[in-house]
Amino acid sequence: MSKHQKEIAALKEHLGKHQLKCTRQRELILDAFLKQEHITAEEMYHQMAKKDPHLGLATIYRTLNLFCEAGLAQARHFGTQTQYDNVSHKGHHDHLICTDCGKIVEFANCDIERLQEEVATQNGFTIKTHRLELYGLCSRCRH
Amino acid sequence: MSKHQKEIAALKEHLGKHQLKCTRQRELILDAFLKQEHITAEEMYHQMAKKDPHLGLATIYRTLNLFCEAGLAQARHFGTQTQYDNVSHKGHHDHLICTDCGKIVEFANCDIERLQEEVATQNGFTIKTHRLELYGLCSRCRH
DNA sequence: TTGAAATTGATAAATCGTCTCAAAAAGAGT
DNA sequence: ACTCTTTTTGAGACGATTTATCAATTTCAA
Repeated sequence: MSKHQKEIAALKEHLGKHQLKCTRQRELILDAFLKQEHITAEEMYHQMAKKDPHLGLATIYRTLNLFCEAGLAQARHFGTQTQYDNVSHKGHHDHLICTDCGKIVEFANCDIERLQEEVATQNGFTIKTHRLELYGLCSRCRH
Repeated sequence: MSKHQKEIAALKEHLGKHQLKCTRQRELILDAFLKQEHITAEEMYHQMAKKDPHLGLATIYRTLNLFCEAGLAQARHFGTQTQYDNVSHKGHHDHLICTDCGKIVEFANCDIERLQEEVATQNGFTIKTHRLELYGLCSRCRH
């Protein structure tokens, strides 16, 4: 039995509620998606080519967008591409980025996350994910 | 006399350091940019059309990217487009984004900014700008 | 099994941003 | 101001990513 019962059930519920059908392609893509923390449509396309060489890129896009609507995925625009984040993966880190040498430091800060929740609540939002990037100079580049 | 002396000087310094030239177009675009909190290239293009109907879209993109390199602007991918944030408008570039309907709420939170500074200091960084985006569902889409 | 409705795959089209290149402008030296 | 070199511009071609189109196929409830 799969270890992703909850997500599979969530998708089936969404399908049922919207008169959508449970297709072989959707099951295949969901299966692959749940093993990732995040993935692009193109990456998914190449990955799926092994299991089903005829699965089209348009179907990948449609299905990943469906996952977003079902609350399983979260689209994030990153550079020129769109990343589809697996919402069930909670592990989260933020980034400090040196604009001079490109150095990247990861960090996590509970206080900031708590304040984020507070701001969201004040505005009637329920946060699913976030992105925080701090740009500046690292100690070495500050001269 | 302009009230954006500091930013104008910053750009001129960047131009000087990189053997770049101070053109009429760059001055026009900078003038318009500094009046905004954030703008897309397309928006800027239409706005500039009144002042100079022959100013090309490519020049807008090139110039906004130049502002990023000079530290005056900060590019942010937002939906399908790129927003260029005016860095001199501090404390106003955070966003709550509804992943369902696309609604965007801007907010500022001093406590979060203070904690960001703290994290940066702990890691030896000096922050110039930041990007914070909270993704989730707005009150209307949660139901 | 049947048939309406949804889905698919292939590809055309749209969107956004960058690249190309000849002509124009900037700016340093004279 | 004139000259010369370098940079910039404008216009459109181009490339990458994503969505729309549509005939053929699949799903699923009756």
